[in-house]
Amino acid sequence: MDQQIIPITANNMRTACSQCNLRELCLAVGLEDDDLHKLDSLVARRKIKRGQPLYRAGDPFNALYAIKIGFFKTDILTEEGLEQVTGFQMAGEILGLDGISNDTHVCNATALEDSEVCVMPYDQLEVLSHEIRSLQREFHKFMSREIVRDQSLMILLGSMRAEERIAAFLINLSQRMKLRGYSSSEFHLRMTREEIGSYLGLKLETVSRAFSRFHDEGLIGVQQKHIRILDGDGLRKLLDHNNC
Amino acid sequence: MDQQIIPITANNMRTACSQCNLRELCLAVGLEDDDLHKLDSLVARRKIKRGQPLYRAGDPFNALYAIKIGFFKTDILTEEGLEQVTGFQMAGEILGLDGISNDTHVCNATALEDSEVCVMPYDQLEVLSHEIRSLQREFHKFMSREIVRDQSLMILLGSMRAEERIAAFLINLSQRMKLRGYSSSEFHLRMTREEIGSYLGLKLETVSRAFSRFHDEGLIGVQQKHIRILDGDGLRKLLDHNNC
DNA sequence: CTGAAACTTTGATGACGATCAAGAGACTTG
DNA sequence: CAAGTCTCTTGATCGTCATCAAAGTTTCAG
Repeated sequence: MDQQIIPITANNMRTACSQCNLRELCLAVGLEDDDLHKLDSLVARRKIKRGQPLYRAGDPFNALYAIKIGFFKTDILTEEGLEQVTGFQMAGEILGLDGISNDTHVCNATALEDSEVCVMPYDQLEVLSHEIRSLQREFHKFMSREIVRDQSLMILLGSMRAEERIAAFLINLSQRMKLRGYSSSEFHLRMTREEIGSYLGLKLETVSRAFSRFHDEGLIGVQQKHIRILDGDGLRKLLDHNNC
Repeated sequence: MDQQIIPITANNMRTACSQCNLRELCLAVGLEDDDLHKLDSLVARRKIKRGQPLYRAGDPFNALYAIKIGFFKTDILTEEGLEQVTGFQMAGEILGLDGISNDTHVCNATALEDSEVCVMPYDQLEVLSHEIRSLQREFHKFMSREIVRDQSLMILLGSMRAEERIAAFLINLSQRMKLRGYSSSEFHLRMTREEIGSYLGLKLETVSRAFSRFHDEGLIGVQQKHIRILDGDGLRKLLDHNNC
């Protein structure tokens, strides 16, 4: 575990916030150069192999994590032993916000591909955001955004039907890929059908069937985990139209 | 609108944070006397009549609200015109956190009974939380707690069946009443069956049927909106047991 | 290269909750 | 207090998605 942690030194400055190509997505948004360097000084890097946990439910909380490279899922094990996925996170997104409330992580965060995160010790982050007003601002916005995100998911789970949920899921993924400079029309799913289903409150068979259906209708191309969006508007129509 | 706003003066100091019986539930948790007075100085009060909005989706965001007296719901109108309730809030809870992300409220907050809130202008709160470390801490914890709360709701919506959801809802309400010094076994629902259903991802008929069923089984007493919890353990068993 | 394990697809059946419908209480509001 | 509206309850039917099952595909270890 120790050797996974790479402090940022003159040698790997490239990977520091001030040089990071994700800084416009991450907590570093809008920071001045001076302040960026201060943020650099508290960030360490850590690699996580596919399938490995970044943290687990019950672990003491002491840092937030910004995803530098890779893809994660967060999930919770219910008392009955069922896994429920609460989110999928990609580069630039922040993991661990749920831990602040109780100084303990409430969910598991697991890498779905070989990944790398920026470790931001929370006590230091608090000190720094106390010092840098715009960091404090941005931090609050990140937490608020997480709340808003969770609420959209609540709406999805509370009022959409299976195919609507899956269309919404694909559109959301596609948008986030685009925001990161990847193709929005063609990408690899990093998660299984079962994980998608768990996230959307559906069974894996239902996810599979919806994919097949969308495929037959020419909306998407599916080859295992490789997805092509062939008719984005068609997918979007599924959301508006069905409930009228 | 103006006459609803009551600045805190020497005359109504009773209602200031430093004198508030809810301060252990609210943002004021753990503040020293000095700091409490600083918080007092930025708080104004506002009364909201039953059925009236505290704010609406789309309104510019400029303050957070701590509920002093009363009961609220938050909801979102989906594009198709469907209302989805995202939460019910009672005394000591904070409203408006979703607005920070975009300087705009994303949901409506509506009083379900005649209510009174403490208005905390956000820019001033940011300044003050910059000054008072423990206020910053507490503020972050409140946001994180909101995230955790939303995640439990996601689990409820994603993996529980109708009767489990409703049992969980009643237990949750009961606990929150208790925390505020009210009876945990007997209370009035301030919301309609339809609002409960919307919150839980169910139709009003399903809520009604579940109440009747719980009633028949001796778990609860129901007379319209008046609820008595007769067998809390029985209700809790519904949660664990059904999924084994 | 081979076998096992994990993941995916597809079909058949069934259960849960939605929907439709009607009637009975409850609260406004004049 | 009466008329009207909202809210709740209960019954009957239907549709969506879960469940059960089996076969196909991909991945990975040895």
